[in-house]
Amino acid sequence: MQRGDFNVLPCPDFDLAVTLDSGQVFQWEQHGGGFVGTIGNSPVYVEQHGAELRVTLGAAAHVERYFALDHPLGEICRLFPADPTMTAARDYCRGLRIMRQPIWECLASFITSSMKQVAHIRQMTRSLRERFGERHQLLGREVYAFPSAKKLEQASEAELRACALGYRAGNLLRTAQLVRAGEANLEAWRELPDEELRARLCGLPGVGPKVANCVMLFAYERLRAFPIDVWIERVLKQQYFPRARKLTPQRLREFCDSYFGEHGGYAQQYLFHHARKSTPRRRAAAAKRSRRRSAVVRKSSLA
DNA sequence: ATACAGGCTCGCC
DNA sequence: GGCGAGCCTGTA
Repeated sequence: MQRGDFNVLPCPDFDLAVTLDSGQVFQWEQHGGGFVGTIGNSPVYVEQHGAELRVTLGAAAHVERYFALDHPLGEICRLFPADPTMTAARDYCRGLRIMRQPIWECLASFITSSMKQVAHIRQMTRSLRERFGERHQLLGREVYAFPSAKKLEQASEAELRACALGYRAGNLLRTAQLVRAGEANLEAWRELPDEELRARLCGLPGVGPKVANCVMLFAYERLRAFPIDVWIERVLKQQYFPRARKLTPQRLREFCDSYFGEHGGYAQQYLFHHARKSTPRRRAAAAKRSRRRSAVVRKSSLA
């Protein structure tokens, strides 16, 4: 591939591979030395060489916005709380950026995410793209845009279930209907303050606080939004409340919002990625088993 | 093989 | 208004 076939743009403080592997987006696939995917309806190839990106001709502006290359990452990281846990995560995740995803695509993807691991989410959303999305050719490959709400609304629940969505199919379908009908005007919701936006999102089928916070963070640029999932909960309890006997979800929530502050979402993503990538699977599984064992022990000693 | 995942919802108390 | 079970499917 000739250099002239690409647009080149600078990307200081950015690590493309880490960002794409951090659990905020599920579509990008490796191709050659880079990745293929779509930004909105445009097929895009992007590869990183040090502090510059080479991208499909004409896509530079989209890429810059999508990957939030304008976020002042150095400053954001400097403002993290200066504790050992946060510092380790910051050093581990250098170049990880919170992206700006199209709202519907992000919302729909996270509706499918409940009780699923990243690999599953990738499969389900790829299946949705391949069956319902617009097809493009790029570098001899086929890439598919994420299907619009209108397109998904026309599907039957059975067709969505065929994408391995299980019980999530009904939620996705009903949310697509609300979006299509304009009852949920996702673009207009950009104007809402955080609390109201969260409330609106939580009013959609299949959307609770965790999913709502993901969508706020990854699509609505609400960098305070702090999704709490089982990984983050584990990290927070171990690192910040090692001896708390009972810590209610509400107290944990209050701690996150006040302690991590303005860029809490970034802090969350760094803690999350660090925990997920630096905890060997076997160790995580072993920890789980031992927790279960001790739960059994507690129960039997109660009886 | 068989629990169990990066949750949400509804029904029960 | 808090708590727990059930939901589908792929994976370890």
